[in-house]
Amino acid sequence: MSLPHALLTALIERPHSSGLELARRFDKSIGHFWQASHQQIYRELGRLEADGLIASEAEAEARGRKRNYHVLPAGEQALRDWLGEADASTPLRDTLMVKLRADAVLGPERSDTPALIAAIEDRLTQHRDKLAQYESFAVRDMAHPDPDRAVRIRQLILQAGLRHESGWVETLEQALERLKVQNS
Amino acid sequence: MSLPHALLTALIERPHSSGLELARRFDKSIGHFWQASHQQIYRELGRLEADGLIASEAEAEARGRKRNYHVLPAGEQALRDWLGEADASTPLRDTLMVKLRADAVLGPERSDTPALIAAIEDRLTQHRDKLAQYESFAVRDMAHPDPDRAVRIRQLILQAGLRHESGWVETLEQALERLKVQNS
DNA sequence: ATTGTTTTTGCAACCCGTTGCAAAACATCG
DNA sequence: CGATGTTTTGCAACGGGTTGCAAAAACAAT
Repeated sequence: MSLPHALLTALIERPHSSGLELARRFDKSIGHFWQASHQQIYRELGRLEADGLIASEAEAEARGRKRNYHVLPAGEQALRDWLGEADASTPLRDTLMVKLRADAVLGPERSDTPALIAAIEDRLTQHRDKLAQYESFAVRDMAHPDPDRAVRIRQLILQAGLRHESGWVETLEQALERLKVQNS
Repeated sequence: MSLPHALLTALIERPHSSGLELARRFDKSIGHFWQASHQQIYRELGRLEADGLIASEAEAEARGRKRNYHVLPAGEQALRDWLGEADASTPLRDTLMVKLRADAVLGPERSDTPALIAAIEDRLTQHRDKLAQYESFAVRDMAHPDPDRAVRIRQLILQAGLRHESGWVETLEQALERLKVQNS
């Protein structure tokens, strides 16, 4: 349940953003570790406003029905309170692990291993792409001469992403290796 | 959407299991990478039976209204078909990353960093515990003399879990390190 | 015998994420 | 001007995951 807090964060970072602007920025920054569709974002902005955590004004001289939002003091307070709440660790939850287990249980004869290998290779390229993307971010971000606190935190988040993706690449490469040995 | 397939897998591995038995086994094996509550499991067993992928018989001489399920040929086929389907990579999705970003955006004065540090330390112990648990599994599992295909796959899954948890431990330790340096 | 406890199953409601679609306001171009 | 497209907002419906609660059936206790 972090979408509201992610939105508050994005709105403090750049006040007077509209729903669509937030959706676009989600895709490029926060979205790397917390995804949200524009429908979700509109719904949540409505709730945050109803709860008195943000406020908005309609912008004239704009297309559609553009509304610009900003965070109220109560919203900032809510965000600060939330920082201290403990949350349960995200458990590993991945369909590929289920597939591997299914393959093991079905056994080499009854399972369709070539198809599984194709599925794994597909996932592998996805993670390699993401990894390459993060690495290109890293070239920009890590070369900071005298990073302040905010920059150091961004670097930290990026490294978490790098570790995550390279971990998957490693796991999947190992899986392919082992599945292709077809004895017993 | 892997719960039905996880259940098929568990039922092929050990046929004539009841809903509760499956729920208990989920907690101990498949649950490490695909969690499900007993309510979910009962609901899904009902659907699988309605779809003709599994069948069940009521067991007399048992408490409650125990039913034992087994997989039908159509169920095994559905599982095999599913193995080849490509699935999208699980994107990183974690509240702590959101919190770190929120802290960075609020800045060292406005944010409540000590509370955040406490939250991170809490998470850190969770991941350390999980890691220790996996390591104890590894002692049993990796010491296999001549592992067959099924065992090799189990080892693979376990290593993925180990990588996942130790990755988080590393990330969180680094986060604490950086957050405790309070310049600028 | 009745009262409670345990096992097993399951319903109902809610929240979040997803998908499909549409309305409002403006822009553009023939 | 009218038709068509674009931007921005948003609704409706569905499905999975979560929580709370309860019914059915056997067993235990006093």
